[in-house]
Amino acid sequence: MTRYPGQKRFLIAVDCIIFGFDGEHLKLLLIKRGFEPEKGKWSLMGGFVQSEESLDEAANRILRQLTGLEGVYMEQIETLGDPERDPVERTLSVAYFALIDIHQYETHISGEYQAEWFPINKYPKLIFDHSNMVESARKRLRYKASLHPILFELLPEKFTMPQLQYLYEDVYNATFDKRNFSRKILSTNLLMKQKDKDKSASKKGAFYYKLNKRRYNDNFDSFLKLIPNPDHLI
Amino acid sequence: MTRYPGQKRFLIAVDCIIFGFDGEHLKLLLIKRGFEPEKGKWSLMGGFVQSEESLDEAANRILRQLTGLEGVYMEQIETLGDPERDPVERTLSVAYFALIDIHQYETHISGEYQAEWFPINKYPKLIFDHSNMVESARKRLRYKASLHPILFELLPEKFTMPQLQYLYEDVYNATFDKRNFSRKILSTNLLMKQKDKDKSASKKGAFYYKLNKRRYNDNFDSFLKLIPNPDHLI
DNA sequence: TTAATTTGGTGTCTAAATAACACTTAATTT
DNA sequence: AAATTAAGTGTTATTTAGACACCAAATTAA
Repeated sequence: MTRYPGQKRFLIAVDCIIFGFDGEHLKLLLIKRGFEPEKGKWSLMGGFVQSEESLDEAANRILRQLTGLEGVYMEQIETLGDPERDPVERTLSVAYFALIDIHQYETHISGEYQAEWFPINKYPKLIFDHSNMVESARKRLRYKASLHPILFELLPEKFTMPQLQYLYEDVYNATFDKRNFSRKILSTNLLMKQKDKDKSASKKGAFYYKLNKRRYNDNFDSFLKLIPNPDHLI
Repeated sequence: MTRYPGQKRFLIAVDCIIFGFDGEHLKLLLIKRGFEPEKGKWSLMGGFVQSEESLDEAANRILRQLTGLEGVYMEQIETLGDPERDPVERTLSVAYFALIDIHQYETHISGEYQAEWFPINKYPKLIFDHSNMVESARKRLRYKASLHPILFELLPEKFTMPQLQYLYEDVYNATFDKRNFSRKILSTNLLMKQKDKDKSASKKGAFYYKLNKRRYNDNFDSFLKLIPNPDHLI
């Protein structure tokens, strides 16, 4: 194999910003780093890219290691490559975000990484530049969710309108009028109202909805303008 | 220096998608690759990341090598890392796009790279996955320009309303009503009408406008909704 | 010098989307 | 039976978008 002479080669990591939603709040899954440096500190789940895998494959592998989940919605965000970002050796890191159904995760908890969910507005100090990655991921999530129905990836098969609204409110750190909100969501025709109710959160109970998967897939890219005036988007 | 043992290290390239606008059409700056493999084929301008430079620094260096320009608007798009993307040796490439004022470039032409401008809708076959990068860059440009006044980065200090409209039309591959277009652009208050006209493109001549730089910087992130219904955005 | 040609520039009206706003209903608890 | 709690629903005003056509300025041709 010919090579390009005289060029430096670098370690490549993939780090995953894993989002979940517990029915009330947007959460972030963090682990305690298992090796030096910064062993025992809070960190994103990550790992090194292997010789024969693509970046997407690495991201999926790393997510699977922690959560056991496959087929999860993931998206590459950015690559950070400051020469000083890892004190041990220069390492570039490709950040991915993942949107998982937190309930599916809970059946797969692996103690190995001492993982914990943190509220997105109150997570601990992270190693290296991982906090920057989290903030980039939040920004990207807002961007994307204002135009595409991406947040349904965080929900279980059946969910209620109040839950959906809590989710949007937490993502945008804003409050919405529930009449306007449900009208807008329903106007997308992506939801199918169920006959049964979730009675765990209130006396009256809230009707369940299911996502119409076909319409969801067909319309994913069609610019739904779910958030009308997102001043939030920076 | 401690090291992470047993991990593979990779070559990292930065490739630049360089956009320009000649007053009529959106253009792409390509070079003829100067070394094997694929020597002499059309390619994006790129280079390897050096030991002590960040990715942004590498991107700026590479752009400067070709154009002589500094302080140009650049944005990281994505990192491609398929194991087979470079046949010689596994190389990851971080793609950046750059928006330059084509007129400033023209004073800096360096024959070394045999660079040429191509219309964005008619550029030659490119090496490796460079065509994918170009298409990602176009998509990102549309996304960004529908929400932020980013396209002014492509224009000279003085420009006319028809030129600006040609630019938007070429980016979105669409046509707009000129009455609605100028009303919308002017409503942003980003432009200052000049007293003189550009008479090169018509008998009547079109008034020049200048960008109000202060307002531009202040409002860059404030979601201007410049393109109301961008079905185009995928 | 007059007429024709070309491109620039402007205003109104209709339709659609957004935003503000308050009461009733269902079910449980007291 | 009354009180409590959260869910669910409709109307109106305002704003924004979209469709649409004529006049003006300057050069070129007759």
